[in-house]
Amino acid sequence: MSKKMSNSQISTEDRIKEAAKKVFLEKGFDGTTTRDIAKQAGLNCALMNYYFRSKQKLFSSVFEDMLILFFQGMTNILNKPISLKEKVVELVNHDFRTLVENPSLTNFVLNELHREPERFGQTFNAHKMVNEALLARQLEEASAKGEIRPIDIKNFFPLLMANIHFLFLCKSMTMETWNMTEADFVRFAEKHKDMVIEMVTDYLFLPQEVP
Amino acid sequence: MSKKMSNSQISTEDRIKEAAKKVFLEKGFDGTTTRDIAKQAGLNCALMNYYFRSKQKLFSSVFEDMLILFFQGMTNILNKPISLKEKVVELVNHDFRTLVENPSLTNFVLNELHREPERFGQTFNAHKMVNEALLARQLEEASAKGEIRPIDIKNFFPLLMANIHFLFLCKSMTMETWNMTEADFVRFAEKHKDMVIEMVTDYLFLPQEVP
DNA sequence: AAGAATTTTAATCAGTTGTTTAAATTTTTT
DNA sequence: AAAAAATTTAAACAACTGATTAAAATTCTT
Repeated sequence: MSKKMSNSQISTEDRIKEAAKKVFLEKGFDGTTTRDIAKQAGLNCALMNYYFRSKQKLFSSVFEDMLILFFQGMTNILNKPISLKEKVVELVNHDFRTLVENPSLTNFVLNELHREPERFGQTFNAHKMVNEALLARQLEEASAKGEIRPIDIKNFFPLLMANIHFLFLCKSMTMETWNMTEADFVRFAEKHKDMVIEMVTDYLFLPQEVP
Repeated sequence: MSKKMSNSQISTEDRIKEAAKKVFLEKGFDGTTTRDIAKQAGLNCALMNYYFRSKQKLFSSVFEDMLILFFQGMTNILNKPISLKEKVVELVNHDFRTLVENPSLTNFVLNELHREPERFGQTFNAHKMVNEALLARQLEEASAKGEIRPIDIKNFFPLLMANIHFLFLCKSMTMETWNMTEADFVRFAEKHKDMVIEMVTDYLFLPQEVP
């Protein structure tokens, strides 16, 4: 099981994983058959087990990647040495772009976590992606200085994520309801995103006194 | 196939549907087997087909109910002859209570709609639950009077629903992350709900001039 | 180029799935 | 109470699923 892949030639292992990612994201673990994946990858169904041993193992591999993608914004941006307001704006914009590129990411991750909640701790703790202590301190300091409303870090996360992620969870419903094309939806989502940024920052950041 | 049920005796059909609701909500259509449902209902697996003809038909029956439950708040409250602010507050509170009672409702409905987006139009249009014209006019009037920010009805719905529903979509993740009990989570969610009501109304409703 | 190691394939297996059948049981009608 | 209708059951079916096997094809090593 060694890598034979020469330059710029995509390996069979990667082809299988790409196919698996595509099918799993669309149909979920339970709705996906190993034959679906093999067909999508354009190869024999036994090859999947040759490289990944089982459907479970292949799924776990894909799921880990998707969980990291899901939390990439929090990881990279909330740990940055920038102001709170910058963090809020950057994170919402980052998640928006990620979800435009991967519209079913949220549904996939949250649904699979609903099926097997243990998976979260297993993968996430292993990467311990957000430095909670740092962010919690920043929230406390800003609140002490009267820059923001006092807010628990527990409430901070969903406040940032809910509005954007929910939009893409309802994507098909929204498009059907308002007869939107793909482009229509992205425009609508972008407008909504800007509205949300304004609403959240207006709420969170208090007007500063000018001495 | 007539109803034999006497007083206060739950019919077999209802027992099957209750069992199906429980299992489908937890595992989804793909993750559920007919034998799961039969076992949960405590009866033979062939009886399910005697009453509902197929897994699909039974699922459709459950799904319709859940879609109605999902949109009950919008249906009942947004059509009421009350002020916009009252509608916002009532709707968020209503959805919160519904989700405390049915924590996996959102995940179930959105995930099944993601699997088969056509289902939405089929069931929802048949009930045409929200009088869009009425609400749209109310939004326009309030905006013309300077009571609220100008807002498209398309943006109004997700603004009301996203924060509460997302909270329950992340329930297992949140509880695991912050080591919460069931009661802890409900307290947390309630606090978050109040915060969201404040944020949304603060954003939506403009301060009125006193003459 | 020959042999060894790796990769890919077709065929198959054992278990599960949704559904059906035919018989047994219960309820309703006469 | 007997006959008819409705309900419930155990058993089985055919299709599908994840996985394995053993052989074929390819690549690597010498």
